[in-house]
Amino acid sequence: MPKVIHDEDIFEVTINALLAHGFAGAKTKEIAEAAGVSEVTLYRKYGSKAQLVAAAINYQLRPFEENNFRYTGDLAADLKRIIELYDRSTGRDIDLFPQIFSEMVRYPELKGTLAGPFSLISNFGKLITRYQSEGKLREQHPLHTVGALLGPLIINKMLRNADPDIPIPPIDLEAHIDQFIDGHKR
Amino acid sequence: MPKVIHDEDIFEVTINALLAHGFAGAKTKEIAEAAGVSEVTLYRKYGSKAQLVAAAINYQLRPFEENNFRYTGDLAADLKRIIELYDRSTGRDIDLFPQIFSEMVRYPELKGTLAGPFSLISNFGKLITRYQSEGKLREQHPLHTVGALLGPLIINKMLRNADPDIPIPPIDLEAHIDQFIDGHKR
DNA sequence: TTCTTTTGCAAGTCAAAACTTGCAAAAGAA
DNA sequence: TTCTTTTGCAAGTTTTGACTTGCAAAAGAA
Repeated sequence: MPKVIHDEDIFEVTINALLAHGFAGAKTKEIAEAAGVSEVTLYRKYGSKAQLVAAAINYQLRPFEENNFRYTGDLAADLKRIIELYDRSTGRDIDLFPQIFSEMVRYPELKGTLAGPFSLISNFGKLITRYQSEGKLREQHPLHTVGALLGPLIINKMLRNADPDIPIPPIDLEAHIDQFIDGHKR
Repeated sequence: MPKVIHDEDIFEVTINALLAHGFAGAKTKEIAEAAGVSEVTLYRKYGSKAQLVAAAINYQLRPFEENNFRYTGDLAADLKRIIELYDRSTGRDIDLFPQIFSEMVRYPELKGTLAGPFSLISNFGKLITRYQSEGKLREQHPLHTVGALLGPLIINKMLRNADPDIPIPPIDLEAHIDQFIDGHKR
């Protein structure tokens, strides 16, 4: 009974497993079950767990096209677009980004997967640089600026996820951006 | 030949292994070798890998006494003391904190270990709250404020560690604190 | 010296989880 | 219908890594 299998469904499940259990903790058997697919099928389609995860991450990063980091001249709008995309794309209360940059980095099998995320960050940095040279943002290493913008959001999600019992409210994005711009103009 | 074994040496090695490979990736065999101790000894002394890690984390958090989060009335000085302690205590270019709050959280065996870190964060929050009520910091959820202070530092370390080839300079702590205070006064 | 404690070493056990293989069944294409 | 492709199922193999056990050797205490 060759079922029609949609890669996207499998990728969704894979990402969820990744967020919930990490790379080592995401079992192919559980992914298969959750996706309603046999484990064998996973291996036949993707070859290995690492390749499956790589494909799933690429899929998840799909919404982040270069276009999203374009310069429009409106700093607040550009930042808001990116941040909201970022926030929405993770949806769940955890983040792929810290996971990629701290956990995934350790697995040589996933080396190739990192190019995408790095290029995103780099594109973001370029946008920042442009606003800096325009005088709309204080001069500093662009990735420091990116960190200042994303860091608080990431930590917030991290803490919220770490102990759901401690009620830490989510960060208000609009307010955060306004405050960021205010604190980073020169 | 009962060698004299210092727990601290083993804990150091364990923390390093943890930072380098994560909990799942830190092999007891490798920890034993790196510490110059037999694997059997580890199990005899600490019972299990989880208990060893728990002990090592507690050891690593030792410098953070409640006293470090005391209120002196000098906001800049208090923040600086904490941040520098934080920065120095990790020493290496990675951070235990994000690791604890994102990876360790997943291992039920380590549940008990989380109380310490959470209480640190909480103490920090209380200090923030006090400065807020004094009017020296803008009112917002104290853990948001903590995130705004630590987030950029953590992201910086994370990126620097993720790809040592991309030269991202470390953040200047003094400047960061000044800028933080400036951006968070009301 | 003698007893106790602590360690190392060698050689395991055990379980989990990634990955494989052969066969049968179903859907779609020709 | 017939052939090809894709899937599931059952039952593997293989590796790895946590954890154990028995025995001998060394240090310190009494």
